[in-house]
Amino acid sequence: MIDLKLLRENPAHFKEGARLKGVAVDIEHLLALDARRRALQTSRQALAAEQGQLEKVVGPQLGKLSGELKKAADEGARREIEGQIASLRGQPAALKAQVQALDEQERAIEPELTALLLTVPQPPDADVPRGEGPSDNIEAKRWAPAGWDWGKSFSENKGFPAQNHIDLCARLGLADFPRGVKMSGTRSYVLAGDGMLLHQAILRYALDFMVHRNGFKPMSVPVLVREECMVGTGFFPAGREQAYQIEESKRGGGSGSTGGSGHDLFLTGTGEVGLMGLHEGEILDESVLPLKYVTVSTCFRREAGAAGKDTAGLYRVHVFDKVEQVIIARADEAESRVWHREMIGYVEALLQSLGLPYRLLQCCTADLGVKNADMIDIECWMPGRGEFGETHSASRLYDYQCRRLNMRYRPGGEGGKGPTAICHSLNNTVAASPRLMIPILEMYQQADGTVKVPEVLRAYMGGKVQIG
RNA sequence: GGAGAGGUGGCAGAGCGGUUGAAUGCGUCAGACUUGAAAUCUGAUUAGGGUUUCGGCCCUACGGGAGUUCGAAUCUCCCCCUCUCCGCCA
Repeated sequence: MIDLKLLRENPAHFKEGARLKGVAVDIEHLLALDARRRALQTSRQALAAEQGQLEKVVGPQLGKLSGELKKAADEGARREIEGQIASLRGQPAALKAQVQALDEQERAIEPELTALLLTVPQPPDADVPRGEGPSDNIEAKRWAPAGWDWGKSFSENKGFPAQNHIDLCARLGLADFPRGVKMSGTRSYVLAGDGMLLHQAILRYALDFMVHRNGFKPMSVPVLVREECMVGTGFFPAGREQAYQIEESKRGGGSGSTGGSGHDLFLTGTGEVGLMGLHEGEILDESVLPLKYVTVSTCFRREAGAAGKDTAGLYRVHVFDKVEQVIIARADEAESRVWHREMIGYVEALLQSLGLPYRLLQCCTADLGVKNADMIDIECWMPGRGEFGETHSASRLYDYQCRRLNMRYRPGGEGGKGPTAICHSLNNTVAASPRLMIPILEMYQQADGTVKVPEVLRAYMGGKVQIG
C-alpha cells in the first residue's frame, strides 16, 4: 500500500507509476474520496468535541436532578424537574444525531477508498528500465561454469544432444506424471526414488546455504493463512484468483473454542507470506533489524490464466516446495538497495556452487507487479527448452508491504523516542524445486543417459554420485 | 467432540456505568547522587488520525463488530482468539 499522504502531495508521481506498470487505477477519484472523507472527519470531530463537553456538564446535572426527583413530594415540583431533565437530555442527543449522520457518510466512503488505495501500485524506481512487457526486460549479467560456451549449442558444448527433463525423468524413473494427474489433475506429479531424493537434497542444501553461510534464521511458518495475511503481504486483491481458497466459512459448526472457524483460509503461493506475516502489527526494536529469515515451504498456485502454457513436466505445477529468503530492514533506500544486491549475490553463489549457467534479468516497469519498486529475475539455462527459464525473483518493495502489514519500528534505537517508521522489506527465492531440478537434470545429463549428481548435493543424497 | 475460564499500555496486572488513555509493579528513557557502576530518589514513557498562525488544539482506540445508556474498558448480543479439564489423534 502506498502512503496516502505522499499521494496527496504528489499525485503525478503515482499516476505516472501506474501508467508505467500498465495498471489502470483512478487516482483522481481516490483523491476526491480522500478529500471528502477528511472534510467529513473535520466537521464530525468538531461536533464530537462539542458533544463531549456538553455531556460532561449535563451528566452530573442529570444525576443531581434525578436525585431531587426521587425526593420531590408534590406533583408540581415533580413535573418541573422532569421537564428540566428532558431538556437537558435533548441537548447532547441532538449533537449525537448529527455526529452519527456524519459517521455514516464517512463509513459509506471507507470501503471504496480502501479498496482503491490497495490497488494503487508502488511506482517503479527511476532507474528501472521502461517497457511494455517481458520482452523489454534487460539482461544484466550472464554466468556459466568453465567449459560452457554460450556461443555454442548444448550438443556442441557437450558432444551429444540434450534430452529434456521429462524424458530424463521417465527414463530414470524420477517422476511419474500420469499417476500425479490421476490423483490431482493437470499440473500434478509424483517424484519417485532418486527424483524425490534430489528434490529434497536441493531444498536442504539451499536451506543450509542460507542458514550456515549467510546467517539467515530458519523458520517454519504457516502455509494456510487468513485473508488478512494475503492482503497484508500484497498478494490480494490483485492475485486473488491465483490462490487456493479453503471455504471454512461455509462449513458452519464450531461453537466456542475448538469449533470450526468462520473464516476462509488460503493456501500460500510462497513462503514470503508466512515470513512477512510473522511481525504483522508489531513495533519492532530497531536493534533487531535487519531481520533475515529463510523458510522452506510448500507453495500452492492455481496458475489461473496459464492454461495451455508449460503443461508438461515439472516447470509449471500447482504444488512445489521453495526455500525463500526475506529481509525486513530499516526504512532507508540505500540500505534496501544494498540488501537487494546481497540477496541476489547469495543466489548467484548458490547457483555457481551448483554449476548452473544463469543470467540476471532486470525487469522493466511493466513486469514488476504491483508491489515492487524494482525486481531482478534470475533465469537458469534449460537445455531441454532451449531457453532460459525463470527460477528466482528478487523483489525490492520499500515500505509498500510493511505498510499494509502495519509493521513498524522506532528509529533512534535505545528504547526510542519519536514517531515510528514503517519497515522496508525484500524477498528473493533461494531455490524452488522441482523447477530447479530441470536445469540440474538437463545440464548434468551424460551421453549414456545417466545424470551426474552435482558435487555439493552428494552429501544430501547419501553420497550418491550418479543417477541411473 | 463435551465442559469451563479469559482477552486491558513494551510486559505483568487493577479497574466492572461517569472526573480512567486507564491504578500499581516491572521494563525503558532523562535527570539527581556516584570517580564510574550498582542501589536509591525525581520526572517522563500507547498508537493512529484530523486540524494548525507549527505554540498547540481536537478526535478515535481497553480482541473485532453491533446494541443498551445522557454517558461503556465496565451491561447485552454476535464473531475472532487464547487457556484449563475430559475425549479423540499424527
